[in-house]
Amino acid sequence: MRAGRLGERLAGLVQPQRSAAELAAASLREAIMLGELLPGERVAEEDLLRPLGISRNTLREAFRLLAHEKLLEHQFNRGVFVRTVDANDVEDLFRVRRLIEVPALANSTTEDWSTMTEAVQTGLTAATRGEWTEVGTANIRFHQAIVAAAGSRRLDELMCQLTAELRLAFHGMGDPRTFHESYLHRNNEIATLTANGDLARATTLLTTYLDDAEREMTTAFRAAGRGCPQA
Amino acid sequence: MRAGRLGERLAGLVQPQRSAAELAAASLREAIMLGELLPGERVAEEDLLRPLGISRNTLREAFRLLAHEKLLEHQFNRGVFVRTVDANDVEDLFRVRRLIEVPALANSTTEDWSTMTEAVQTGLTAATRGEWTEVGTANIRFHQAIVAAAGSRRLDELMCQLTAELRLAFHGMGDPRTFHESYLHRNNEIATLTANGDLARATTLLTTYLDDAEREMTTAFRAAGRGCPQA
DNA sequence: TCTTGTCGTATTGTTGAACGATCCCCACAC
DNA sequence: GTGTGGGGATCGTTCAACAATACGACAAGA
Repeated sequence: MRAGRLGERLAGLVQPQRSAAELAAASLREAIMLGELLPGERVAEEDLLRPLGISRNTLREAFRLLAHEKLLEHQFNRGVFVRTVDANDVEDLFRVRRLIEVPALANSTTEDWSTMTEAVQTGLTAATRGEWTEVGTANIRFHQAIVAAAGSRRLDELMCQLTAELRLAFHGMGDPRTFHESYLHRNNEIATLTANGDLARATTLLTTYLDDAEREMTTAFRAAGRGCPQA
Repeated sequence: MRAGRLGERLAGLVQPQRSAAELAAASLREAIMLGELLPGERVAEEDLLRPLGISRNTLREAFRLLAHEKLLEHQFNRGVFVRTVDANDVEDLFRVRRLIEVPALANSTTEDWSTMTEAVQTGLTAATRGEWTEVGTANIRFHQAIVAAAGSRRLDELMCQLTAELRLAFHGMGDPRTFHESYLHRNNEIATLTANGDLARATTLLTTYLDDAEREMTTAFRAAGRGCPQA
């Protein structure tokens, strides 16, 4: 019995052994997120075998992992490409966000909003230092905290994937400052309202936030001629 | 331009070329859904190379595909196992369903409820013939139609995965008749209410439906001693 | 009896090379 | 300009091999 309790206590500590493919996928994920690999760019197998130091099969495995995360796009017999997010995707992403985040916040039973308020604070301090990518990640963490209030593992996973796509979409936007800056204080408002238990006003604010953010992104995309593939 | 329009017209018809791994995954998916591979059962690579007639790498690729669908569970250096769904999973699944289906139905803008009513009808006729697995799939299609009302590709994908897990959970239930039969007329009620535009009553009915179904499943699981792994 | 250490075996993880299949590009004929 | 091959590059798949790991059995010690 003692071993059982010990194992239970350590269950959260042990990190599962990661395969070579997962490690390679982590490298590629980083490269995509940092913009070293641009959307639409072709990612040839041959070019990555050396830099990553893995075999072709393992690399293909890594490709598959990232394709599942919608960071890469796999075309049969043609290879993999960095995913391009168009205006339609942005529209769909925000449609899902509205449908997930708002009810998650409205029906939340949690009392612990520490991660949410922390995300807001790191965002604010990062803004004063002008670290706008940091502001972006803080913003994402804020919204992940909202979804986390639902207390569902699967929903957290979904949100994780959505935010990865959103990050990809950010690359299509212009100046990150003008984009992120305007939402900083709105996040703060939402966070304080939720912490005070005023979920009704918090959810309405969240809704308008999502509407505005979507409008800004889709107009920016359409202006940049990235409306939709066959338009 | 002509090619573009033609491609657009045929876009729905052409089925993308499927790799050997995807075909193998389809076979395995079928076997899991039909219960030929039982939850928790180990699925050794060696045992499937011959029957599927593919190489080891391709088989491992198929494993990964199914692992991503949460039908298989991959344990490093130990192999893959048919996924076991416990009471905690059921709880989480229904938590997500509540948060997705109810708002999807409440905020639906669709006027076309044909797929939903069709699903209900096929369920009813299948019940008269005693084809209970068919009733189960019709039930699933009904709820997928609810989510489809949100009009989001990503949400449809999520729902598809959730239902796959639910199907897996059904294996843990006893008599499919007593389980599915009671929900047939409730689906019908919800469908008629939505078709008549009374979304308010439809959503309340859907909520109680989900509550009851969850209670029934979790109690059945706990009674069968499949509460949760380390309890 | 229970725990711990050791070892052999089976299975998985990863590699590298090979071959057929498919796509893309380009020269060529009409 | 349009259609038709061909060649090269890349991908899909297979195969064989070796390394790394887990599992079961068995023995030694408390």
